[in-house]
Amino acid sequence: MDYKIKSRIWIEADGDILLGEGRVSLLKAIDEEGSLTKAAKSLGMSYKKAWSLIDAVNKRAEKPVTTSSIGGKGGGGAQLTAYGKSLVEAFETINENCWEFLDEQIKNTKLK
Amino acid sequence: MDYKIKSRIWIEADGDILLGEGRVSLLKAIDEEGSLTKAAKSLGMSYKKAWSLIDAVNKRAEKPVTTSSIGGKGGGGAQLTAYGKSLVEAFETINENCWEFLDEQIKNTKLK
DNA sequence: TTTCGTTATATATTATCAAATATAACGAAA
DNA sequence: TTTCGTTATATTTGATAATATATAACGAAA
Repeated sequence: MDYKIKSRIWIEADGDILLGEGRVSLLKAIDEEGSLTKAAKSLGMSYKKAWSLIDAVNKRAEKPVTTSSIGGKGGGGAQLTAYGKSLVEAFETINENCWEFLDEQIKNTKLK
Repeated sequence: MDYKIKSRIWIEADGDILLGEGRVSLLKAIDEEGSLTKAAKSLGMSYKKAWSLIDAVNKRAEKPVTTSSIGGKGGGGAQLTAYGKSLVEAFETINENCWEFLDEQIKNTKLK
């Protein structure tokens, strides 16, 4: 069989999306760049979209996922909290496990 | 934890989507209705979209997934092939297994 | 108190996708 | 040979999402 199986997973809170692959990429970029502007730029994403995503994440998460400051040296910045880091890590682990699981599933599938 | 994990799976052939949840729903509706027009209507989908989806499925699958006839008694119709039925069944089985797997994964996840 | 790069926000424009509409071709049966 | 409901296809319209642009607020440091 020449078919491949793919998947996307996401985490919901109260029926709204909390975290998906795009948001996780953005959170990782924030962790690396220390700034939402730079993180957005590094992903080729508009600042507005990045800000909206992070706003939604923080509103729905049980604890703050990022912190930010305006003004001062460097103009301000954004950082991942420890909780945010553990969320990102959990998401990526489950995602990879899911890929493995699905590869196994399709390998054991027989079609007519 | 009050988070829920969701997923979507799909099958690709040569990098193009062969089958996802929407296409499987449509295939099942065709099997029930015996007609693409009626199947589309039952799902609140335009005929054009339904036709495009089925066309893509048949072009990418290794064997025909549906058959159709134009004209004649009843104007014609569309049916699922045996191969199509086995594809639908395989997809749904793997999808349900995936849900179970992910529920188990998130249950065993500890966040800070 | 001026400069700087950032966060935060609103508005307008553009691009993309979905839906609606129209029409030809078809073949069995009356 | 006319009718019927379907498949098959193109074109137009409308809705939605993404992008671009603009601007205020902020606070440390020079």
